[in-house]
Amino acid sequence: MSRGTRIFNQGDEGVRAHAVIEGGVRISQTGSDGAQVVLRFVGPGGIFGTVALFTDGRYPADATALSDTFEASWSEPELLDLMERYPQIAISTIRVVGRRLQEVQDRVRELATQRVEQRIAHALVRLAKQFGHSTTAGTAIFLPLRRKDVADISGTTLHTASRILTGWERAGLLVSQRRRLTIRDPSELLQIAEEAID
Amino acid sequence: MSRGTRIFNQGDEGVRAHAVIEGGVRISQTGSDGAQVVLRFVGPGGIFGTVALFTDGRYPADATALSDTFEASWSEPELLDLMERYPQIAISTIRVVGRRLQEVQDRVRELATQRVEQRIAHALVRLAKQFGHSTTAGTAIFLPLRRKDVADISGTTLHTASRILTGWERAGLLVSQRRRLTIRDPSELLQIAEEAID
DNA sequence: CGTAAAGTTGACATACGTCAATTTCAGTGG
DNA sequence: CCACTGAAATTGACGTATGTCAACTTTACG
Repeated sequence: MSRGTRIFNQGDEGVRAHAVIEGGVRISQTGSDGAQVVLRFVGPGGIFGTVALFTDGRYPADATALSDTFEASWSEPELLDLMERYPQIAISTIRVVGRRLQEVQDRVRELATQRVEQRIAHALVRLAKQFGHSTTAGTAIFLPLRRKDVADISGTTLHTASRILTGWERAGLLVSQRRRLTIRDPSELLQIAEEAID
Repeated sequence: MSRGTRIFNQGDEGVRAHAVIEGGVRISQTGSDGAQVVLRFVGPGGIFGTVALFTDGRYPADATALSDTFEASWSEPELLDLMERYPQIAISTIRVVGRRLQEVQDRVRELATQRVEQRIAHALVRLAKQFGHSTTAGTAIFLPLRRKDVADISGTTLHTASRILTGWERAGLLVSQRRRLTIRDPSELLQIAEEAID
């Protein structure tokens, strides 16, 4: 599956549960007014599209391949059957979904109470934790992220995201090359993220 | 349980699953900086605190009684045992949590892309759907909501919320009495909520 | 009936979005 | 391998929605 391919679209039926084997996927949502937010990124080993199986049977978001990607998927009956026979699978799914719910709730609080700079910092720290691997230059996030992606995951415009990221690059906090971000020191970003508003 | 009582606090251990029998509960979250958001309100028949059982065993939010409230609760072993024996309970829990996840994701999109006025309108429409009952004056929301509650669920300040609600009251869109809101016509609010930004 | 909580309202400050013009980059085809 | 072309990114100027601060009024409840 090549870069930019839509794996599924918001509203599609025939929902399946997916897992990323290799590459990366962007899960985003588009409102009736066309405004877009990125809900999350999924890397190797991550699952997506699972929740829709248990709600209305339509995907609530779009999934797009960020780079060349391999993925596997299961149909609803396969998964339900598995859960009936092995309740632990269902229980661990609740765990996964529950954790995600808490993450999204944290984002709601951030969006409601923090400034853009802090939200971007938080987003990068989270991405570094999830997708980062250490290099001599710092923690590299191996997903290809456009400014627009960073903006959409932080709830801002690509202009503001661009200004802030360029500022950080000038200050030596990170390096941005060919859509790959390398964070010199995540704890510096964390400090920005936690800064009081006053 | 009388008005204002804390049912549990963010970070508390000894998590139990709760259900509201009578009254109303506000689920809110406080950030390290003291800023607050309301995640949702729970009315009779609603359950809360369930997700924490499956994640880290600590409540991720505060629960406060909005009015005099009766509630029931179950311990973790009781619920897990039930789910082991009746997988359908686990599966339907995924359904409930999944729906909530989608709602929170919608709010993320709203916070990221809409103006305060639209967000408040949406919040009221949702509350009317969930907690409203028809009266001659319109749809009455039977939960006691302070301006601060409306603000915290819409991601704004009580000042801005006050201005907007007072404006709507002047325009005859709603009546606000003793912390009870009555919406003359929800579709008018929906129209405000859907207004393009342009 | 008094006191504290809740709500209103005005003046002002600012973070951020919008608009628009350029520049840089990345991938394709010759 | 290089030129070409559309996508991505940068940057400045400017407007405004919304937060902040502060004073005041109204309401709720012991």
